[in-house]
Amino acid sequence: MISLNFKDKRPIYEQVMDRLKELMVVGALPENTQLPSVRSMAVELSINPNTIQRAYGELERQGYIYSIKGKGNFVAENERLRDLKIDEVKEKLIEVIEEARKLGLRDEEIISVIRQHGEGRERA
Amino acid sequence: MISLNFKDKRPIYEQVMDRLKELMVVGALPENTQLPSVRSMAVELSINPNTIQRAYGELERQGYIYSIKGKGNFVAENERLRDLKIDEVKEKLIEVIEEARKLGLRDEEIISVIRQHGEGRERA
DNA sequence: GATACTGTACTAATTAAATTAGTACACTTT
DNA sequence: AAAGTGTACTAATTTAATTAGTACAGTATC
Repeated sequence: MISLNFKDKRPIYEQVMDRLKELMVVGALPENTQLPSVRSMAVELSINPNTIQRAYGELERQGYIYSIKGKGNFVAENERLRDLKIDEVKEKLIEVIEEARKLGLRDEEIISVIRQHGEGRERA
Repeated sequence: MISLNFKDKRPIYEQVMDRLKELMVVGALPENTQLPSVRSMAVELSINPNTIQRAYGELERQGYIYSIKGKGNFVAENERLRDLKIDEVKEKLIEVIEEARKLGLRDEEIISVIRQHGEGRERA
Protein backbone atom coordinates (compact mmCIF):
# COMPACT_ATOMS: atom_id res chain seq x y z
CA MET A 1 0.00 0.00 0.00
CA ILE A 2 2.81 2.36 0.84
CA SER A 3 6.51 2.37 0.15
CA LEU A 4 9.06 4.58 1.85
CA ASN A 5 11.72 6.67 0.20
CA PHE A 6 14.78 6.72 2.40
CA LYS A 7 16.52 9.32 0.29
CA ASP A 8 13.78 11.69 1.33
CA LYS A 9 14.89 13.42 4.49
CA ARG A 10 11.43 14.33 5.67
CA PRO A 11 10.27 12.41 8.75
CA ILE A 12 8.78 9.00 8.03
CA TYR A 13 5.48 9.78 9.72
CA GLU A 14 5.10 12.74 7.36
CA GLN A 15 5.74 10.62 4.29
CA VAL A 16 3.19 8.11 5.50
CA MET A 17 0.65 10.87 6.06
CA ASP A 18 1.13 12.36 2.60
CA ARG A 19 0.91 9.03 0.86
CA LEU A 20 -2.26 8.06 2.70
CA LYS A 21 -3.82 11.45 1.99
CA GLU A 22 -3.13 10.91 -1.69
CA LEU A 23 -4.67 7.44 -1.70
CA MET A 24 -7.72 8.71 0.13
CA VAL A 25 -8.29 11.76 -1.98
CA VAL A 26 -7.80 9.89 -5.23
CA GLY A 27 -10.36 7.35 -4.12
CA ALA A 28 -8.05 4.35 -3.85
CA LEU A 29 -9.13 4.26 -0.24
CA PRO A 30 -12.87 4.93 -0.24
CA GLU A 31 -14.63 6.57 2.67
CA ASN A 32 -15.06 4.49 5.80
CA THR A 33 -12.49 1.97 4.62
CA GLN A 34 -10.60 0.49 7.52
CA LEU A 35 -6.92 1.31 7.39
CA PRO A 36 -4.30 -1.30 8.26
CA SER A 37 -3.83 -1.54 12.00
CA VAL A 38 -1.00 0.39 13.58
CA ARG A 39 0.84 -2.83 14.23
CA SER A 40 0.37 -4.48 10.84
CA MET A 41 1.31 -1.34 8.93
CA ALA A 42 4.45 -1.10 11.04
CA VAL A 43 5.39 -4.67 10.16
CA GLU A 44 4.69 -4.08 6.48
CA LEU A 45 6.96 -1.04 6.38
CA SER A 46 9.53 -2.49 8.77
CA ILE A 47 9.30 0.49 11.08
CA ASN A 48 8.17 1.10 14.60
CA PRO A 49 4.46 1.04 15.50
CA ASN A 50 4.88 4.35 17.31
CA THR A 51 5.72 6.03 14.04
CA ILE A 52 2.49 4.82 12.46
CA GLN A 53 0.64 5.81 15.57
CA ARG A 54 1.97 9.29 15.18
CA ALA A 55 0.96 9.45 11.52
CA TYR A 56 -2.55 8.19 12.29
CA GLY A 57 -2.88 10.54 15.23
CA GLU A 58 -1.98 13.54 13.07
CA LEU A 59 -4.27 12.43 10.28
CA GLU A 60 -7.12 12.20 12.74
CA ARG A 61 -6.32 15.61 14.18
CA GLN A 62 -6.43 17.04 10.65
CA GLY A 63 -9.73 15.33 9.96
CA TYR A 64 -8.64 12.86 7.29
CA ILE A 65 -9.47 9.77 9.31
CA TYR A 66 -11.47 8.88 12.39
CA SER A 67 -10.62 6.20 14.87
CA ILE A 68 -12.66 3.95 17.06
CA LYS A 69 -10.93 2.43 20.02
CA GLY A 70 -10.80 -1.33 19.78
CA LYS A 71 -11.98 -1.31 16.17
CA GLY A 72 -9.56 0.60 14.03
CA ASN A 73 -8.85 3.71 11.98
CA PHE A 74 -11.17 4.60 9.12
CA VAL A 75 -11.14 6.92 6.13
CA ALA A 76 -13.27 10.03 6.62
CA GLU A 77 -16.18 11.02 4.37
CA ASN A 78 -15.28 11.78 0.76
CA GLU A 79 -16.65 15.27 0.73
CA ARG A 80 -14.69 16.15 3.82
CA LEU A 81 -11.47 14.71 2.39
CA ARG A 82 -11.54 16.64 -0.81
CA ASP A 83 -12.31 19.90 0.94
CA LEU A 84 -9.49 19.42 3.41
CA LYS A 85 -6.92 18.68 0.74
CA ILE A 86 -8.07 21.50 -1.50
CA ASP A 87 -7.76 23.93 1.38
CA GLU A 88 -4.22 22.71 1.99
CA VAL A 89 -3.25 23.22 -1.61
CA LYS A 90 -4.86 26.64 -1.80
CA GLU A 91 -2.90 27.64 1.26
CA LYS A 92 0.33 26.56 -0.38
CA LEU A 93 -0.66 28.27 -3.60
CA ILE A 94 -1.26 31.57 -1.87
CA GLU A 95 2.13 31.40 -0.17
CA VAL A 96 3.88 30.92 -3.48
CA ILE A 97 1.87 33.66 -5.11
CA GLU A 98 2.82 36.11 -2.41
CA GLU A 99 6.44 35.22 -2.82
CA ALA A 100 6.19 35.67 -6.57
CA ARG A 101 4.62 39.09 -6.13
CA LYS A 102 7.39 40.17 -3.81
CA LEU A 103 9.70 39.55 -6.75
CA GLY A 104 7.64 41.93 -8.81
CA LEU A 105 5.93 39.32 -10.93
CA ARG A 106 2.52 40.41 -12.09
CA ASP A 107 -0.49 38.10 -12.01
CA GLU A 108 -0.45 37.72 -15.77
CA GLU A 109 3.10 36.42 -15.66
CA ILE A 110 2.24 33.97 -12.93
CA ILE A 111 -0.80 32.76 -14.79
CA SER A 112 1.19 32.29 -17.96
CA VAL A 113 3.50 29.94 -16.10
CA ILE A 114 0.49 27.86 -15.18
CA ARG A 115 -0.87 27.77 -18.71
CA GLN A 116 2.48 27.02 -20.28
CA HIS A 117 3.15 24.20 -17.90
CA GLY A 118 -0.29 22.68 -18.15
CA GLU A 119 -0.77 20.54 -21.23
CA GLY A 120 -3.42 18.00 -22.02
CA ARG A 121 -5.02 17.88 -18.62
CA GLU A 122 -7.85 20.27 -19.34
CA ARG A 123 -10.28 17.64 -20.56
CA ALA A 124 -9.36 14.92 -18.07
CA MET B 1 20.33 43.21 9.32
CA ILE B 2 18.77 39.87 10.21
CA SER B 3 16.74 38.61 13.11
CA LEU B 4 16.03 35.00 13.92
CA ASN B 5 12.73 33.42 14.73
CA PHE B 6 13.24 30.68 17.26
CA LYS B 7 9.67 29.47 16.98
CA ASP B 8 10.51 28.55 13.40
CA LYS B 9 11.74 24.99 13.43
CA ARG B 10 13.64 25.23 10.19
CA PRO B 11 17.44 25.12 10.58
CA ILE B 12 19.03 28.46 11.40
CA TYR B 13 21.30 28.40 8.38
CA GLU B 14 18.22 28.08 6.19
CA GLN B 15 16.51 31.04 7.81
CA VAL B 16 19.64 33.11 7.33
CA MET B 17 19.81 32.12 3.68
CA ASP B 18 16.18 33.00 3.00
CA ARG B 19 16.43 36.33 4.73
CA LEU B 20 19.59 37.28 2.86
CA LYS B 21 18.07 36.21 -0.44
CA GLU B 22 15.14 38.47 0.25
CA LEU B 23 17.34 41.46 1.09
CA MET B 24 19.41 40.90 -2.01
CA VAL B 25 16.54 40.43 -4.42
CA VAL B 26 14.64 43.41 -3.07
CA GLY B 27 17.72 45.56 -3.54
CA ALA B 28 18.39 46.31 0.11
CA LEU B 29 21.74 44.67 -0.50
CA PRO B 30 22.91 45.93 -3.90
CA GLU B 31 25.17 43.86 -6.14
CA ASN B 32 28.77 43.53 -5.08
CA THR B 33 27.99 44.73 -1.58
CA GLN B 34 30.24 43.11 0.97
CA LEU B 35 28.31 40.97 3.41
CA PRO B 36 29.17 40.97 7.10
CA SER B 37 32.07 38.65 7.81
CA VAL B 38 31.30 35.15 9.00
CA ARG B 39 32.58 36.05 12.43
CA SER B 40 30.82 39.39 12.87
CA MET B 41 27.50 38.07 11.63
CA ALA B 42 27.81 35.22 14.11
CA VAL B 43 28.38 37.67 16.95
CA GLU B 44 25.47 39.83 15.86
CA LEU B 45 23.08 36.88 15.85
CA SER B 46 24.63 35.21 18.87
CA ILE B 47 25.15 31.98 17.03
CA ASN B 48 28.11 29.93 15.94
CA PRO B 49 30.32 31.09 13.06
CA ASN B 50 30.07 27.63 11.53
CA THR B 51 26.36 28.13 11.03
CA ILE B 52 26.95 31.35 9.08
CA GLN B 53 29.70 29.66 7.16
CA ARG B 54 27.25 27.01 6.13
CA ALA B 55 24.68 29.59 5.04
CA TYR B 56 27.27 31.51 3.02
CA GLY B 57 28.63 28.33 1.50
CA GLU B 58 25.19 27.28 0.34
CA LEU B 59 24.39 30.74 -0.99
CA GLU B 60 27.56 30.67 -3.02
CA ARG B 61 26.82 27.22 -4.33
CA GLN B 62 23.41 28.47 -5.45
CA GLY B 63 24.95 31.52 -7.11
CA TYR B 64 23.55 34.25 -4.88
CA ILE B 65 26.91 35.42 -3.59
CA TYR B 66 30.55 35.05 -4.49
CA SER B 67 33.42 34.88 -2.07
CA ILE B 68 37.03 35.96 -2.27
CA LYS B 69 39.36 34.35 0.20
CA GLY B 70 40.86 36.92 2.52
CA LYS B 71 38.46 39.64 1.39
CA GLY B 72 34.93 38.59 2.07
CA ASN B 73 31.59 37.48 0.66
CA PHE B 74 29.83 39.69 -1.88
CA VAL B 75 26.37 39.97 -3.39
CA ALA B 76 26.15 38.58 -6.94
CA GLU B 77 25.06 40.63 -9.96
CA ASN B 78 21.51 41.92 -9.88
CA GLU B 79 20.39 40.28 -13.07
CA ARG B 80 21.66 36.96 -11.86
CA LEU B 81 19.90 37.31 -8.50
CA ARG B 82 16.49 38.01 -9.86
CA ASP B 83 16.67 35.18 -12.33
CA LEU B 84 17.74 32.72 -9.67
CA LYS B 85 14.96 33.64 -7.30
CA ILE B 86 12.33 33.69 -10.02
CA ASP B 87 13.38 30.22 -11.10
CA GLU B 88 13.04 29.04 -7.52
CA VAL B 89 9.55 30.42 -7.21
CA LYS B 90 8.45 29.06 -10.56
CA GLU B 91 9.66 25.65 -9.47
CA LYS B 92 7.58 25.88 -6.31
CA LEU B 93 4.61 27.15 -8.28
CA ILE B 94 4.71 24.22 -10.67
CA GLU B 95 4.81 21.76 -7.81
CA VAL B 96 1.71 23.26 -6.25
CA ILE B 97 -0.07 23.38 -9.59
CA GLU B 98 0.61 19.73 -10.19
CA GLU B 99 -0.74 18.88 -6.78
CA ALA B 100 -3.83 20.96 -7.42
CA ARG B 101 -4.44 19.20 -10.73
CA LYS B 102 -4.19 15.81 -9.06
CA LEU B 103 -7.14 16.93 -6.98
CA GLY B 104 -9.05 17.57 -10.17
CA LEU B 105 -8.89 21.35 -10.03
CA ARG B 106 -9.00 22.91 -13.46
CA ASP B 107 -6.69 25.74 -14.44
CA GLU B 108 -9.51 28.26 -14.33
CA GLU B 109 -10.23 27.38 -10.71
CA ILE B 110 -6.57 27.73 -9.81
CA ILE B 111 -6.32 31.05 -11.58
CA SER B 112 -9.41 32.34 -9.85
CA VAL B 113 -7.73 31.69 -6.51
CA ILE B 114 -4.88 33.88 -7.63
CA ARG B 115 -7.12 36.69 -8.79
CA GLN B 116 -9.33 36.56 -5.73
CA HIS B 117 -6.41 36.67 -3.41
CA GLY B 118 -4.58 39.41 -5.24
CA GLU B 119 -5.95 42.83 -4.53
CA GLY B 120 -4.39 46.19 -5.14
CA ARG B 121 -1.01 44.96 -6.21
CA GLU B 122 -1.58 45.12 -9.93
CA ARG B 123 -0.44 48.71 -10.33
CA ALA B 124 2.45 48.60 -7.88
C1' DG C 1 57.65 41.37 8.32
C1' DA C 2 53.96 42.05 11.73
C1' DT C 3 49.28 42.64 12.72
C1' DA C 4 44.60 42.14 11.98
C1' DC C 5 41.35 41.31 9.33
C1' DT C 6 39.05 37.96 5.92
C1' DG C 7 37.46 32.89 4.12
C1' DT C 8 37.80 27.94 4.54
C1' DA C 9 38.47 23.27 6.37
C1' DC C 10 38.40 20.06 9.85
C1' DT C 11 37.38 17.27 14.13
C1' DA C 12 34.95 16.71 18.42
C1' DA C 13 31.23 17.74 21.68
C1' DT C 14 26.55 19.07 22.40
C1' DT C 15 21.53 19.62 21.45
C1' DA C 16 17.18 18.67 19.62
C1' DA C 17 14.03 15.89 16.99
C1' DA C 18 12.79 11.62 15.00
C1' DT C 19 12.69 6.99 15.69
C1' DT C 20 12.85 2.80 18.13
C1' DA C 21 11.94 -0.29 22.06
C1' DG C 22 9.07 -1.93 25.43
C1' DT C 23 5.16 -1.92 28.40
C1' DA C 24 0.54 -1.09 29.85
C1' DC C 25 -4.34 -0.49 29.56
C1' DA C 26 -9.04 0.08 27.46
C1' DC C 27 -12.35 -1.39 23.94
C1' DT C 28 -14.42 -4.82 20.31
C1' DT C 29 -15.30 -9.11 18.41
C1' DT C 30 -15.53 -13.95 18.51
C1' DA D 1 -11.12 -15.89 27.80
C1' DA D 2 -8.49 -14.84 23.64
C1' DA D 3 -7.02 -12.15 19.99
C1' DG D 4 -7.43 -8.42 17.72
C1' DT D 5 -7.79 -3.16 17.87
C1' DG D 6 -6.38 2.01 19.56
C1' DT D 7 -3.91 4.80 22.82
C1' DA D 8 -0.62 6.49 26.30
C1' DC D 9 3.64 6.56 28.38
C1' DT D 10 8.73 6.36 29.49
C1' DA D 11 13.39 5.29 28.15
C1' DA D 12 17.00 4.35 24.79
C1' DT D 13 18.87 5.17 20.31
C1' DT D 14 19.86 7.55 16.03
C1' DT D 15 20.41 11.38 13.16
C1' DA D 16 20.91 16.16 11.82
C1' DA D 17 21.79 20.68 13.35
C1' DT D 18 24.48 23.35 16.11
C1' DT D 19 28.26 24.61 18.86
C1' DA D 20 33.16 24.66 20.23
C1' DG D 21 37.73 24.93 19.13
C1' DT D 22 41.68 24.90 16.20
C1' DA D 23 44.27 25.55 12.09
C1' DC D 24 45.68 27.48 7.81
C1' DA D 25 45.62 30.52 3.62
C1' DG D 26 44.78 35.07 1.37
C1' DT D 27 44.33 40.42 1.77
C1' DA D 28 45.24 44.92 3.54
C1' DT D 29 47.73 48.10 6.37
C1' DC D 30 51.48 49.84 8.79
